[in-house]
Amino acid sequence: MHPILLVDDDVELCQLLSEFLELEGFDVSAVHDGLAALELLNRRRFSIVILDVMMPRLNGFDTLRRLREQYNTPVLMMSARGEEVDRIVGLEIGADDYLPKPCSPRELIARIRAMIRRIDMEHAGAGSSPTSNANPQRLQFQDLTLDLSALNVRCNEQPLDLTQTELRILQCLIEAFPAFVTREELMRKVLNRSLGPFDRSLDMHLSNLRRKLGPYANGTPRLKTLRGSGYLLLTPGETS
Amino acid sequence: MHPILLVDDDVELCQLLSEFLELEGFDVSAVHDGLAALELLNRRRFSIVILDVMMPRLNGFDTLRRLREQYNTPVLMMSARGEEVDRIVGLEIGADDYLPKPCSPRELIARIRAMIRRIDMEHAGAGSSPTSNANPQRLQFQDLTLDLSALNVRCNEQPLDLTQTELRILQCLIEAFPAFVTREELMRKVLNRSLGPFDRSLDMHLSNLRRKLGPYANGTPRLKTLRGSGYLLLTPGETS
DNA sequence: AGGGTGTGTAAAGATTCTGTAAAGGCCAAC
DNA sequence: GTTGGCCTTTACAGAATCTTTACACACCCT
Repeated sequence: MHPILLVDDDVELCQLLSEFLELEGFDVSAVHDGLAALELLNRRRFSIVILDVMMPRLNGFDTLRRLREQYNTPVLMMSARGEEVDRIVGLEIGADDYLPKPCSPRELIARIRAMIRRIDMEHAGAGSSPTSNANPQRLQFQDLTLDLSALNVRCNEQPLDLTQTELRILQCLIEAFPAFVTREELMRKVLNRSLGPFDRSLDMHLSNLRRKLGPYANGTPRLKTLRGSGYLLLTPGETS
Repeated sequence: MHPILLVDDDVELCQLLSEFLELEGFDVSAVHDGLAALELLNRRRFSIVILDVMMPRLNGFDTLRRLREQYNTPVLMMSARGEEVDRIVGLEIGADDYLPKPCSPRELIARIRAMIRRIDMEHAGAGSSPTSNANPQRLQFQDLTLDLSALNVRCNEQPLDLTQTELRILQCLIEAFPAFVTREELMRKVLNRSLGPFDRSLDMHLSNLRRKLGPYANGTPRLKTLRGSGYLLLTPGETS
């Protein structure tokens, strides 16, 4: 379930909130000052951080600033000082939401859920893991199965002998489907550099990939080139 | 800059907010009821939607529900009815934030910025796909469906083989509807240059686009030229 | 009606982008 | 050192797209 980091110096309140959040199915860790929060973030990933403003050692704003230098975990700030300026400052320096302190637990839950839903949306299907990109070991697309841990690909159980580069290109295309992928993007993600003016390397890899994959059983080509834009996988039904 | 859709039946308030948001560098479109909002979303992409709850024709909650069936655009709800239950319901059915109505414009801006920042983060960061299946970039106009993430256009499910230039022209026209678009504007947005004295390139692209689209089923032409002014999409009912 | 201007479009030309073969280079394994 | 696999570069060809040219027509004004 979603791990939540609760940061508030009020131990009693933490206790209360933790219980409540756990009832709602979250996995709550609580710490009571900013430094402890940063330290814990170093070691674990959280789906969301709930951050009080007034705390000893390192206050909420400074904690948030340091946190944002390194992570983009969603942060919900909470404070008894619910003044407008505080809210604005909090939001400006990187909070995703800001609630005045005596707040309804139900509303808190609703806002947490909304934030998590947003993250999941953006990761579209990448599963419900904390912000980081959790790669599945297996990818499938039509009759292709690619096993990322073993670096091999099969097409209808027939093993295909792809190089690592070709495999990664294929992976990018599959992950993007049904959207297209830019050449520039492929260069960055696969070859790890930018596309120079006379660099035909990518074309070669694509050419080789196409040859090794071959067309679908019904003759449809596997991938379509969008001249000037990029490449796109096709499904066997498409007219090409 | 970021396009924002403002949905509120209070025309005066819309006016005020629009000006304010535009000062902050946003590109604001305002409509005054839910159905109009859904209709406009069909034709244009927005970075964020600001949605009032109490509206004629279709209230904010229902609008949000219908919106969420199709899009995952961030939504900030706003309501004079700032009761806790309302906030919770709004957040539950898909709002990303919820503000009570007499709200500080500065806070509104801060929250909008926070939401946009979140989206940008997710897009730039570990996200494995640029605008993938999570967010089907679809525009619709009559029987035309144009899918920006796969760069294809369908007319009654029939795929049309358009050039990117042609597609972008079409996109401009759809987004502008029911207003017309200047030649100069098309040149800038599509061909990325200014219209020279002997440049007939745009005419050719328009000609090709017209030919590929063909007329409506009932014979009405798809687009009308306003001599000396520009071009305009037609609906099948219009006399042309 | 007639000239001027703006627009539609066919055809030809120019340009840019892409596919692929072949050759060269790099590196790790043997 | 040699071999083999893989990545990159070179070179060329072909294709898709964009632009220009040319001419016809429609519209507006006088």
